[in-house]
Amino acid sequence: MPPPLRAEVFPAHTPAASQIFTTVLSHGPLTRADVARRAGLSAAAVTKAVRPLIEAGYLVEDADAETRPLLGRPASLVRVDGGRALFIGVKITGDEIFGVLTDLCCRIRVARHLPLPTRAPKAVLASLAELVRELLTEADGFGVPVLGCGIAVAGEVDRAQGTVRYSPFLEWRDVPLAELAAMTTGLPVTVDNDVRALTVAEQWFGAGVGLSDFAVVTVGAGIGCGLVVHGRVVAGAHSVAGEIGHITIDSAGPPCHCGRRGCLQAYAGDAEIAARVGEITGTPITDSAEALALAHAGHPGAREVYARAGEAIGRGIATVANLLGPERVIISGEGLAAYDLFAEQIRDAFTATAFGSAAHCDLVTRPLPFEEWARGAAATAIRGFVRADR
Amino acid sequence: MPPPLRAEVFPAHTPAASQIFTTVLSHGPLTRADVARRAGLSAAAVTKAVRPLIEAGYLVEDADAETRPLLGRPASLVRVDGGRALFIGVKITGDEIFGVLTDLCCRIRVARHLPLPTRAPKAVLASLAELVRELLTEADGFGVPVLGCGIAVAGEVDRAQGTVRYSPFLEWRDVPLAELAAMTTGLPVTVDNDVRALTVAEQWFGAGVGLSDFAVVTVGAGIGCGLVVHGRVVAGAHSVAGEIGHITIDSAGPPCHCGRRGCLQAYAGDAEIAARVGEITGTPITDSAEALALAHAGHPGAREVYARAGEAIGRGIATVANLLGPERVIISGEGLAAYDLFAEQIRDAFTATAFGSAAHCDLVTRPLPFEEWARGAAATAIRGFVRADR
DNA sequence: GTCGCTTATTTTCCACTGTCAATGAAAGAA
DNA sequence: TTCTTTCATTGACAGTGGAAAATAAGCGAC
Repeated sequence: MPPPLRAEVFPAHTPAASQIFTTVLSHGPLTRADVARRAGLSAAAVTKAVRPLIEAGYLVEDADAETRPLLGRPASLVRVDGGRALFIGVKITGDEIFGVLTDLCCRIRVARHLPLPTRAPKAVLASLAELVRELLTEADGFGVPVLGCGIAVAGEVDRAQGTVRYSPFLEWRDVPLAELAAMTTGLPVTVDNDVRALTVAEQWFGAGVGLSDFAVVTVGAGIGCGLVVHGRVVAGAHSVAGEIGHITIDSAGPPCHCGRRGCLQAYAGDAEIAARVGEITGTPITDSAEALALAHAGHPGAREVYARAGEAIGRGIATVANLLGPERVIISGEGLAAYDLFAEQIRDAFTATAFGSAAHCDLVTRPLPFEEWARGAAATAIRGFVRADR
Repeated sequence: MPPPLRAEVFPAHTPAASQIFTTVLSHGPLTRADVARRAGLSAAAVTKAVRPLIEAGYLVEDADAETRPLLGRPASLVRVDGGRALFIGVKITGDEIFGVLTDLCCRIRVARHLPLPTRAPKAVLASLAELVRELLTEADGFGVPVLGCGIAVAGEVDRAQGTVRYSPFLEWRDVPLAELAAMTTGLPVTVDNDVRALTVAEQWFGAGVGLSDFAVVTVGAGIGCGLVVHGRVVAGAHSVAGEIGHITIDSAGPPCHCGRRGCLQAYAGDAEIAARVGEITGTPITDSAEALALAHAGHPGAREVYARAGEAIGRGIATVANLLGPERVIISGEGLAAYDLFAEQIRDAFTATAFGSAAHCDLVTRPLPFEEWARGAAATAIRGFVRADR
């Protein structure tokens, strides 16, 4: 069965038009002249590309807010009409699925989640269908179409094929998720790895805007890494890239579930931190919030565990910076709740371990509410729509 | 003073023409139809792009060697005429400079080297000028022009600017080498980092041909890494990338000159291996050849040192593979003389440390005679010529 | 108020690229 | 000999995006 046809086709049939739209999308309202400068095109090209996009409603002219240059004719601003279309983003974890409805600017309009009773693809598909149905119902209220659905899954995902090659949490192997989900939802579906999806969101809508080389490091249950090199998200030849959690920090360190010792994961994974804090304080600890509370309460042992975690993260980031020389590393993830506990160690370890100019790389942090993962999935759907031709 | 004008301009003014030429250059003699298929262009485009290149002598039709397809009209092969032009490649180390004269296919025709009395930029420039003069004299015998000179230097090099930002071996900072060398040699000059230059050579003429994502790891005095992602050599935002020598293997390991312990360099650098072998065998060892001889003679302690080095290298490679998911890693460098001593450990450690599909990455080794470094520099010069417009 | 200056945007060509479809070439097969 | 198949070439052509000129719209000087 062929995948559902897209309800609408994005009217940007040339690379230049795509680029112009993306420029406006990422850099907020801009004058046509600015767009031309940023995109390295002529003003004429911008005028021509913008017209059909305005006619189709994807771009609008901000009549009210004109910018007055110091001299010369006032310019009119062009911006993306976020309300023109909606997208759905879904993040599937081992026991829940999170969904968001976003607009074309990837702003979250509605967020929902459902528990996942079992992990069999069929059951997950059913939950996914239900979640999407709910979101589509919500979408009705906006009176604009939902143009795509992005799904983010941890593990090895082949974006081009739309298949989940291997997902440890779901215990899936070679599930053609895009095809299946397209059939059950009736929407065009993009499937991607969760960290890469987040990276796409940062690249178009976040702290990676305008950068051609940056990395996203997520700290939480696992330590993940998304990379953008030469302006493109790195997918790797075997749909695996950004595996950073098992960089060795200290081969005499704590054992890691991967079978070796002293991996970054063993220092900075949520569960590992909690376990370690439990060990050191002698308190039975069941979840990372408790560990965090103990550390925030000033327990020196607990604080030490977080400090060690920060050091490990800093070293991991330095490894990435040394290898790729990104302009910026965006640190994010649920683990950032503990940021005050290890910020200093991250920076110190990074500075100590980054070589030469790699140390000039800019470290920024971004809080990451959990729905952000689903928003990342929506960003991949938006990208899929805007670049449908490629 | 403006840099010297190029004696010739490469007659490929469109991206398609460049791409077609590079395809023929890398994939040897091809039929036009094959070129079209590989480059994803129409046959008509190939015919049109090839004509001026043949007229200018860069491509030739192999009249003798026709290929007979099973059916249909025999095809004529097109190949690059290596003898059409010459290039110079120079590698500058702390105490010597190596130069090669290559043809357009980057085959070495002449190799020369000179000692470097001092490291001051002025003195190095003088030696460089002399070496280039010698090579130009040799070039006269071929009756074709020398169209460019590539220079490779270890350290932080800004290729676009043509400046050496920082070279630890030369003790240089911010030397505008391309400009200076262009003035003294009268040739168009490209300057690049040595490992990146080697990576360019592999990409166009070696084991990286046709791959869009691969890595080159060099083992020798230092451990280096060149990366190709999305079909382009990674330069990093701060002209530094591929720093792999100080990945931590074991934080309780031997001290490294960088001030930390257990870096890859501390296990697998030439000098470090030699020192370690000396320590363990109680023999005073002054250079790595002696250490190698001891190990080859079967001294168990020495063999163990090499085994440890191999393990460290394998882990370093796995880190790269996990992070970037390359299709292939090319292991090269002078240190490969000891390959038989650590090949097994490299593979084993790689397999043990690579996650999931990253382990499918292909490991190949390439012997690296020292002049190969200079050949890499020549490859950057060839690239500079072929892509002069971009 | 008009003129001249500046910058933004649009319009009007226009060069150029690469594709399409038709044609010619050169085998081997029937 | 004719047909089939694949390679190569040609000429027409549809887009692309740029250059330059024209138009728009403020500001300040007069």
